[in-house]
Amino acid sequence: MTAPGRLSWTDVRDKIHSRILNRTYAPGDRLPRDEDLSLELGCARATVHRAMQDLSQSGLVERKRKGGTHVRAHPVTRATFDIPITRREVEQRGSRYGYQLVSCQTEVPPPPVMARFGIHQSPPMLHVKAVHLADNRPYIFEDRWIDTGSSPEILKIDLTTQSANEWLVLNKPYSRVDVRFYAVKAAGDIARQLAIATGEALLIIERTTWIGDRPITTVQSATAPGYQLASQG
Amino acid sequence: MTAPGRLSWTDVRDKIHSRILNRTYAPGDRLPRDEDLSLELGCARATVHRAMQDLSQSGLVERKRKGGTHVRAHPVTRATFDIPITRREVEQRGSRYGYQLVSCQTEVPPPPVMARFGIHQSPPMLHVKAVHLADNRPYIFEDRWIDTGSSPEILKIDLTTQSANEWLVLNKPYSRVDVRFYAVKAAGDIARQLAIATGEALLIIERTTWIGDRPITTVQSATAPGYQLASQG
DNA sequence: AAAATTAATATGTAGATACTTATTTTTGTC
DNA sequence: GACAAAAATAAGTATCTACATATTAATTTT
Repeated sequence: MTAPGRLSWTDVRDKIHSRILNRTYAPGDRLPRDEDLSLELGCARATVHRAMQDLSQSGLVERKRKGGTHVRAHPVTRATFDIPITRREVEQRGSRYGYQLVSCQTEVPPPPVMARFGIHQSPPMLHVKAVHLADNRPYIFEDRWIDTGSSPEILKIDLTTQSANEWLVLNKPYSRVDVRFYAVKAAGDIARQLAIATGEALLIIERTTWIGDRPITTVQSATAPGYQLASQG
Repeated sequence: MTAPGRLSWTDVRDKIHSRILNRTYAPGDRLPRDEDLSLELGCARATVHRAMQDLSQSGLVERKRKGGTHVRAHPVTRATFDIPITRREVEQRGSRYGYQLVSCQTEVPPPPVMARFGIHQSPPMLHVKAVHLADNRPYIFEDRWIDTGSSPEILKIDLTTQSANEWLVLNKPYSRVDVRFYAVKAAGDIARQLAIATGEALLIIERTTWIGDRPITTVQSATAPGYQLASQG
């Protein structure tokens, strides 16, 4: 990895990490100052800093100016999830992708939808329902609201041929996103469009995006039965 | 943030980010070299590097040696989730935490459980079922397998008073974790222990941890109806 | 023409130095 | 003793320099 005898920041990170694992530094403990560690390990402070940055990012330690570095007293499991464009997700599974628009109309979003955006009133938004197919079988049913104020171009898109999911992801980068997961019993539109029995348990992926503090879109994606979402690396 | 006139790495990051937002750099595009950017913006290459590191981490760009930096052609929504100890989660909601052991026995894990660990055969493991309560109401039912090879100490713990969840998180740091989410219909143990009707849709959080490549524990946490998991920041 | 070697290149890393900033601790004053 | 000002501290940031490393591109060899 590096010149012999020289410690890389990953070496330092792993060293500190293993000290946390073996309780040399226990939960809640304060770690030595970066500089002392660099002296002890025989590397530059910048190297310790880089290592600490990584440990901090992964939730193992907490750092504060003057306060020093502490092992998290209440460890958390931190996991990262990548949610790709649905078309790509289907294709990467080796399936043929299909898409079908179910409905599309402009209406005032109901309070629960406004709540997702963190607003209490709203002009009408574009309400789009669509099904994504994998090998001709329903894969995800999405129920989406789009703020035509921040995305007026969407009104010119032919949503019968191009999915709002794809257009938005490619054309409307966001500055903030909220993702949440929960489970629901299939019913109504969801059961009908996914072609499954009422009462099936489904994983819902709910995503809301903003640009600055302006809403862009919020979507409830109902996944087909058996769908699993796995963390990255 | 920084001395006047001087660009901080967050400034640089935001600048590049906004250029991605406004399509100066479009999906798939190659960005200028770090050095050229540093020249253009009037800062050190290290500052651009730090900014790029962050953009890369958040999934906006991809960097490769010699290959340069590219805006991700297929954008993904990247979200981070923190899963705390259940007791702490309950207490932070302002509820009173309770815990009840349901069963605890040593047995050979069935193939699906071995599969979670990525192994094909296994000695007997400790199989623990328990309910976490919030204000005396079932909150999470966990069905857990613990490798007594890597955690022999667990056999001395009185699991009727202390939850395996808590003991493991505090005493058995892991080097790798796999987290996945899916939905199931409540049935059998899950319905009984959560005291809900069969057929309810529940979110399952499945977590498997290793130390090095040795299994530590795998757990299916069945959350009470209505449970939501939200992304961080 | 195909394969192997070599050169060029952009990011990655390590080290040193100097300064900044948030936060705590100490000190001094009322 | 309470409160405010000053000092001390530890991480954070910015810059420079030098070299490492992975990849692509160019060149030579077979």
